[in-house]
Amino acid sequence: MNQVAAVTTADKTFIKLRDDIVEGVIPAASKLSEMELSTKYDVSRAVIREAINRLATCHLVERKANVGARVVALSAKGLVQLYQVREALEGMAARLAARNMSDEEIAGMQALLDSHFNEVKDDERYYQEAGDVDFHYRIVTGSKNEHLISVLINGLYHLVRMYRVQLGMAGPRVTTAFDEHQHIVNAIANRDEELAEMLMRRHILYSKNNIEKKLSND
Amino acid sequence: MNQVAAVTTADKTFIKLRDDIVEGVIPAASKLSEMELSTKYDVSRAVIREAINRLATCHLVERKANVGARVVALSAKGLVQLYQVREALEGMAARLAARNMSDEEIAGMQALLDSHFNEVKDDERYYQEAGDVDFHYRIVTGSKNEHLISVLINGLYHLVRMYRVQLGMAGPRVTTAFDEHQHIVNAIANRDEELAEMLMRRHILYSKNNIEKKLSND
DNA sequence: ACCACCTATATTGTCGACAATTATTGCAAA
DNA sequence: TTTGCAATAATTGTCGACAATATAGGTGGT
Repeated sequence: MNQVAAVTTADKTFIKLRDDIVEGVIPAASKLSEMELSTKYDVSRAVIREAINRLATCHLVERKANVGARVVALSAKGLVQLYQVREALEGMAARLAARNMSDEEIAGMQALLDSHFNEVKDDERYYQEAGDVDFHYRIVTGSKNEHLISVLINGLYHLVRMYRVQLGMAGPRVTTAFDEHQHIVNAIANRDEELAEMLMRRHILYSKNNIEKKLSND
Repeated sequence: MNQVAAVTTADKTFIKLRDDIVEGVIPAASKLSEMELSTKYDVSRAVIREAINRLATCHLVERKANVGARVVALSAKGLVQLYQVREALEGMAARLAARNMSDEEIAGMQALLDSHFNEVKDDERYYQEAGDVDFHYRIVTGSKNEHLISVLINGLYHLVRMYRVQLGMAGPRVTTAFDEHQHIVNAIANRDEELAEMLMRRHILYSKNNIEKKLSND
């Protein structure tokens, strides 16, 4: 997923740490010791500190002065708040995508959906993982709004993925979500900003409700 | 504006730098030399680096690996994109405020508006500066959503203020904005989420149009 | 037994020096 | 004169050591 090449060791360390946190290799709510990580990842404490600071801007860790940093704790409340922000930002992204995406970009997104349509039959799980991410990614970048792109792609999406991975999200919503995606693309193709935003907000709201239901069943 | 006490020197340096950037003491689009700032603010380069990193998370500076950091450039396009995000986030904040604010908090906000109403007559300028900030601040915190609070208060609002200060925003919209604020508070008091969000979005949209008009006149 | 205080330990914050990368200047060739 | 390359200067990235702060453990008093 198009990441700007990580040139500096702090970049690489940041990405390694981020992935390990998202995947749960570093447990949620655990304390991050700078010394310990420094030896474990074999870099100086300075780059660990910088990496931790960047993780904090992703809302993946929380840092307290003179105390240290902890990986965020996953909670139902946190999930709800996360999806509330997603609803607001991605709704606006869909609106702006309907305004700013080129016809070529829209065609490309439709092609993506078509190709996914086939894969859904073979392996439903696939769609939930990569397909959904791809779709939302294109909408957000299609908004052409730097703030939206930055906050969502470099920030919240990693936290979203962390919830998905660690709470084992992979539901029967696959085909339903596919239809919702198609309707959103249609609205964007028709340049219907109002509808695009509304459908995207409902899509995310449904998705949240689905996850909440799963949570209460465990 | 309730800021958590800055304990560490990196905190203080960050805040000094942030204010100097917002006020234009450090010009927009200018390059930030770590060495130079280190001598000028009389701290080590390490704390300057950390401060710059935090400024980057506020979207006040942009950093490139092995090249350095620059203060953001102010542009009409940037302003539009900023207000698009504000519209989305503060609209949601108003919705959640209508859901989550206590009756006492709402009463306090109404009292704030009342007190402002008197000051508006004496010094119209005051309201634009402090009053508007206070109002939006209360709505956002009233949403009780950590992500919204963090992104807006610690992030975008400083950029908003930077635009206001450096482009000399202080318009005849004062009393108009006051009425809009009152209507939003009414919607929140009535627990009308839908209306609260809609009014807040229109309020921000108007505000954006007003600023854009000012820009084109200069 | 419990609480307060003090000491010792461990962790984070800050600093200056060195390494790596980028920008600049000067020179030479077309 | 302009273009390309090379050496040099300047800036950022990384490191290990020291200082400041917070945590843990123990001691003494009530």
